[in-house]
Amino acid sequence: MTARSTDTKQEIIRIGKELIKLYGYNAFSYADISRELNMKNAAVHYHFPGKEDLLAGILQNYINEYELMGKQLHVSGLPAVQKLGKFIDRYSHLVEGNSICIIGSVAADYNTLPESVKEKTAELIELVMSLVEKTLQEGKRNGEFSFNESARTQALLFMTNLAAGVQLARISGKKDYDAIKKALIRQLKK
Amino acid sequence: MTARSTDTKQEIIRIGKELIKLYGYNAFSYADISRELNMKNAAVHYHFPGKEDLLAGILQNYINEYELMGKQLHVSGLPAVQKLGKFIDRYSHLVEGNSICIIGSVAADYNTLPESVKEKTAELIELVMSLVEKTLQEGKRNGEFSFNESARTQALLFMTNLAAGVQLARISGKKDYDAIKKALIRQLKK
DNA sequence: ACAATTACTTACTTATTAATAAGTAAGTAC
DNA sequence: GTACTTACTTATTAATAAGTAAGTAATTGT
Repeated sequence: MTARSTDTKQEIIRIGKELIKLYGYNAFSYADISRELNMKNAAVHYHFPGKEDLLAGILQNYINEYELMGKQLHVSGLPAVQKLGKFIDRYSHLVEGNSICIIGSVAADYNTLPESVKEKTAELIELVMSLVEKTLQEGKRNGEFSFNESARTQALLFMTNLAAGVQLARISGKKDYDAIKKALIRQLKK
Repeated sequence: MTARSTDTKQEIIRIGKELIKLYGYNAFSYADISRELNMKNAAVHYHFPGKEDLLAGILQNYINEYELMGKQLHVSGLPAVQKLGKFIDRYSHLVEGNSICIIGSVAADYNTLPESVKEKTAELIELVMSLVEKTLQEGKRNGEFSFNESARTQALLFMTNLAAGVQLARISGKKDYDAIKKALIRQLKK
């Protein structure tokens, strides 16, 4: 059965990403994944010996995704406001799926995680932050945006609004998230 | 052994609050609590039959705490900026203790929780938001603050910056949290 | 003084978890 | 065509989880 094999590892990561955003790292099991893929518990362990290996794979997948996104945005030639819109769209999509962002999910379980994945989480955050910071900087330079904080601080404010916004939406409904979203776009345009 | 009995329930809640902010609802056990209080697993079940009862108790404790805080702030006569500072101080204290706020913690595990506690979480959030909103409104009226959004939206932006800021601090260190904190205070003062 | 209640402990069950050892069928390398 | 690898399944383990039934010592009410 080599036929499906190439896909299986990616399929496990795909399901894992969904589960971690829906329920959190400590609340999903190998059984949840194997059930979804119609295979046995041990098959998941074959691809990812320990749960921390799976989490590392999931985090790496997000790193790859954001690196690709960064490159695509760079060659897109889009105005900065629309580049930033791509980040907002990602978070809005999470709200629709009753999910929270990977970073918020991992942050909540952070003190229960092994060191190896802690470092990978920091790497992912730094990547996302640098992309947003770069976009804000660009928008300020070409007159699309206006803000007084450093680009780094402005990026922090932007991302924390979004990340906690989706968490809030899960509990209080998406009205509050939509208010945050609108305010973010409005505030940046001078 | 009735002597310690009156305290035990509150002690369980006290430990539970610490554990949920450190590790999350799904990552602490009755054994963690009973060990800390030098008693048996079953003793915790005596006070809180199910884990959802314990979570409800913890959430109610926070509701009581914030209601008390609201009254104290009201009679304090403090300037709005200092009232708001009390909220910031709470979150800064979380950062020192390597913890995240109860709302962020519960939000991450939200899809694994029973309905009863979901409603209580919404109640807690609404309480905190209304207190912050009121303080912002007051500060705007007396000229301490200046903002263009509605007080409700401004409160949302403020609290999401704080809540996700402490989550970020856990992973990236408190430099980023401090930058957020400074920016928040600076932005409100016109 | 007796009964009931409180606050537990002892001892257990049931379920689920991550993980592993051993086996197998099919494909690949040479 | 034999050795080896890949991608699993079967079957099991040790640990831990929440939860419970039954018993007990101390306190309280009457």
